[in-house]
Formats: sequence, structure tokens, C-alpha cells
Amino acid sequence: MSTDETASPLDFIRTIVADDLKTGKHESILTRFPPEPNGYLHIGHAKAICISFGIAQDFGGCTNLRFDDTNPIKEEQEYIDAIKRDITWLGFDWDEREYYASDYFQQLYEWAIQLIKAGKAYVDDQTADEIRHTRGTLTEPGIPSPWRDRCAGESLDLFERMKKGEFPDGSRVLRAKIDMAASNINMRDPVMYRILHATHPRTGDQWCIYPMYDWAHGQSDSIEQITHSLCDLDFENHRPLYNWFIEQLGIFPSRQIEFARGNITYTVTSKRKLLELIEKGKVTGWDDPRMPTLSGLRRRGYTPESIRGFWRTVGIAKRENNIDVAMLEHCLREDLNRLAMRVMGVLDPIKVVITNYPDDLVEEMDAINNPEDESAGKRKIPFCRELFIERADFMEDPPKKFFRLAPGREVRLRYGYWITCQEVIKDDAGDVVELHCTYDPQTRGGDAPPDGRKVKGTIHWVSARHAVDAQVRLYDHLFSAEDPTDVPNGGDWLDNLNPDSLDVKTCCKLEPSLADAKVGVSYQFERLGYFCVDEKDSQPGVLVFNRTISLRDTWAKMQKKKKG
RNA sequence: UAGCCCGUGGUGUAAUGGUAGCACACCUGGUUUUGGUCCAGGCGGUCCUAGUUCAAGUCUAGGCGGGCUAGCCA
Repeated sequence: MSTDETASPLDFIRTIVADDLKTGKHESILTRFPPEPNGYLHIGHAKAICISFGIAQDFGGCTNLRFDDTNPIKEEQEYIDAIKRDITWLGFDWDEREYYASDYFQQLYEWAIQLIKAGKAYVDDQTADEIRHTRGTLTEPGIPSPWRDRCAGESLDLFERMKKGEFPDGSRVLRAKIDMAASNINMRDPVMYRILHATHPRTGDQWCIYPMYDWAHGQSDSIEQITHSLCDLDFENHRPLYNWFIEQLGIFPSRQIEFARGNITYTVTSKRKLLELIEKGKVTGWDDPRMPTLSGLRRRGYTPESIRGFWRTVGIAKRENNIDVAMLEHCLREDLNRLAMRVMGVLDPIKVVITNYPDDLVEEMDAINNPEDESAGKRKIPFCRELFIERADFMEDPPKKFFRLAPGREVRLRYGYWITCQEVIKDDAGDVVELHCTYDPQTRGGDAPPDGRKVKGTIHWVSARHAVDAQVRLYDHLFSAEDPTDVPNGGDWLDNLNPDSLDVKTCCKLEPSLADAKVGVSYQFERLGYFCVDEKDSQPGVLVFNRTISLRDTWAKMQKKKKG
């Protein structure tokens, strides 16, 4: 894995890092991953994690985990725990380097005083509204606050009293004194501190002034001596400010480098929108298997390696992108194909009676566990007179290219026998309820008979007398639009929700070995796809499986093309 | 509208100024006791216009197109 990475050309960030190491600018590198604990991590965060942890790893450096907990109103301990669990699951390790921006509140406070004394920050008594209106616009410069030139002593006193809690929320802020006419609006005297009488998950009621992102982030990077602070393009406009604070303070110069976040077709990755899906009951929670959250993907059956491999093949650049979700699915199948145990299960059963097979006979057939891994060995599956096959594997009036079972047609039962359909039993409504077939004893195990007969199709099956029952949940893309946020004006992005994203199959019949299927293990139900036990809803005896992803299905593709 | 950033096949991403490559997707064919996997082949691209140069995806200028930014969010 790492040899692959070093062999391929370096992306632009790795090029910078390699150069910094080569020129001796840094002896070693240190990156950081700075989640805000206000939501669950999703596939987009996984990109940032793979980049920050992955690059450090490639160059023998380390990565700090630092929670950006500067807004007590939105942040919760539950999220901190979930984030740590997800990063670990993804396969990365921050050792003991778990930090919090709130660890630095005291240092930040002291640095703020230093800037006030140096005439580079001041307390502004304007309301939020006034500040907004005097900030100017994209084309017009801002108007200086009437408090901009008050003396350092007064600001110092006011700032001290802000900290003590003498003033209500929103009554005053501390602002950096930079340039109200700057073309970059972030430089127009940005707010450094606001008053928030809120209880912080970690610092409790110790503080009632909280630093803004711009004032906290770069300084936290510097305190930790982060060499390369990697973030997404949204922060590009903040870099001048990031550098300004560091220069004014004369502290360790961390360097911020931005890359484009990765968008994926048919999915949304915005915490706000994901939260909305949950709150409006469109999904069951952060870990709904249709969610692009790491907890959702995990529950769905995605492997960490497949997600890392995905971001590795996608690469890093600065241009806007919308990655075909098929790429993600490809990486998933690639990994699952390698490791999944093969089993047989019938999702939509139709009964088959083999009329010339002894009623009291049960044979144990040999089945290969994983053709991609010989060491996975073999298992026995029971075969008897009554079986279930997939309803879709039978057609009464099949088209030419249909290779499966039909009246008078012979097919192979995988690892079983070759059978021929002799009779179709229907109910009063005309629906097929049972098939009567005959088998050829010379085809045991599915082998070809000595007469050289050929068969076009091989289908899967389960012994009706030995099958275990299960519920199986089939998932499709959560959205039916390639870009779910692309809404004709006046429309709602939720209108793009795919009404068929969940299909629950309740009468599934699985081979007996699945009775003790384990959570966290992927199984390939042959010819159908990859499945896993649902970690929440499955009970011993009441099995619930999630379909992680279907197998590539050229037959289904042909059908779809025909239709439309 | 101002500043910053970005334009390479359908998608994603490469190419010291020197043969535009790789992956996915798509299309063929082969193997196959999974219509899976695997294997072989194919389709398809440098936003435009000038300029510099023996040579431009790459450098220069001007266009055009897209993204971000006017939170006391991060």
C-alpha cells in the first residue's frame, strides 16, 4: 500500500512537504485533524483525515487530533466520542496527542492582551448589526468603528470586564485592528472574541468569552508546532489573517495549505443537511446505513480500507469536483471481493420440489468459501428434495438471453445438481407458487454429466428444510439526483430524496451457516451482493442483514437499457 | 460588482517547456459451477484568442467559464 503511494507522482501538498524536508525547513512534520464536535464525521471528513494522517505517515511524521471546541452552543461530548471512534475505525491513530482548542483558552487570552497593548486589537461596543453594516461590501470598504481608536488602557479594562462576565451576550467584542478597507473582508478588523454566557462541555463556566475560529485555529496550530495545517478551500480567504496573527505574535509559523473537498454524486456532505435529514425523519439517525457518515457507512458494511483506497485513487487537487459515486462503489467491491465469505441466500423465495429426489435424503454438498482466497477453505451445505430459489431466476416465458430456469429448461444449482423444470404450480390469482423439477443424479456437485450436455445458467438456492429466516434491507442511493442540492428555483433539495432508497425484504431464506453470522463481517450472497449483519437491529434468531452493495450485474444492466 | 482560487476525455487525477498517461464509467471479445472475479481490446480530452519558443496542457497577455468570501459559525 505505501509502496504504491510512494511510487506514484506526488500530489501538490506532498510535493511541498517533501521539499520542506529536503531543504531543511523542517526536520520532521506534524499535521493535525481539527474536527468541531458538533456532528458526526462523514465521507468528506474521511478525505481530510486521509490527507492529514496519510501525509504525516508517508513522511514519518505525526498527526494531532484537536477538537475545535470554541463554540459551546453547538458542541457536545457525544460528538467527541463518536469522532474518536470513527477515526480509529478508519484506521488512524493519534496516540496520546488528543488536544482541544479549549486547552489554549488561557494562552489565547494572554495573547489577546498582548495585542491590545500593542495597539493591534480593541474592544468594540457596537452591536452585531452595526458591525455588519459597517463592514462594507465586496466592492465598498468598511467604515471604522467609533471605538476603533480608543486607548489600549480602556480596551484592556473593558476586555478584563468582558471576561469577568460584567456584560451581557453580544454587547461587546474584541476585534483585531487591521484594515477596514482591505479587499479581503476577513482583514476588516475581524472579531476575535465574543461574549457567550454558555456552559462549555470541557471548561464549564470558567469562561464567558470565547475565541472565534480565526483567532483560535492558527494559534492552536502554532502552539502545537504544526508544520503543515491542511484544510479545505473554504479557508483560503482566511490564510492572510491566519498569517497576520502569527506574525504579530511572532510565534511558530505553521503553514496553512488548502485543498478541494471531495464531492460525490448522489450524496450530500454538509452537517447542516445531514442533521436536517435526521430531524425531519428522512433517515433513522446519524448511523442510518444510507447516510454518508462514517458510522452509517460502517453499519452499511463499508470497510475502512475501501474508503481509504477511494480517497487514495481520487487524489488531491484544488479544483471543484464531483466524483462519480461509482468510483466509491468500485473501491468497495474491490475490497469486499477480496475478503468476503461466499454464502447462498434467497431474498425473494419461490419453492422448488425435486420430484425424483428421495424424500428422506439429505446430502451435504461441498462449497468454496472464497475463490479469491484458497485458505478460506470449504464448507458443507445441505441439499434435499425441497428448496428455495430466487423468484427472479425463473421466467415462464423467457426472452432469448435469459439463461436461468424456465419450463422445460435445465440449469445448474450451484454446488448442487442440474435440474429441469417440469411443471409450474400457480395459485388462484395466477401467481407462480411452486416449481416441480427433476434432477440428474450424474450432476452431483454441479458437475457436467458424462454425455457432454451443457447448461447456460447457474443459480443459487437454499434447502427449504434447513434455511434460516432473515430480514434483508436493500439500499439504493439516498438521492435520485446526481447533485441533490441542485434544485430548480423555489424547490426543496429534499424533493431529490430517492423514494426507493430502502427496500425491506422480510421472508428471506439463508443457508444455515448464517445462523451465527457475526457483526462486522462481510458476506457475499452469491450472485446478489455483499451483506452484513445489522449491528443494531439484528438479534440471535431474528436476523437482520444490510446489503452493503450489489454485485455488478450485467443482466440487470441489459434489462434496464432495454426498458429505457 | 471587488479580492482570492481554479479550468486536461463523461467523472476523478497525472505529465523537469519535449510521445497527453492512469483509474472509474461506457462499449467489444475471451475465461468461468457467481450474468461476480479475472484477462484482452476499444471509445473519448488540454476553455478561447493572440504571443514567446525549434517545441506550449505547461510560460506571457487578454478574454470566457466556474468556485469562495460581506457570521459575534467552523
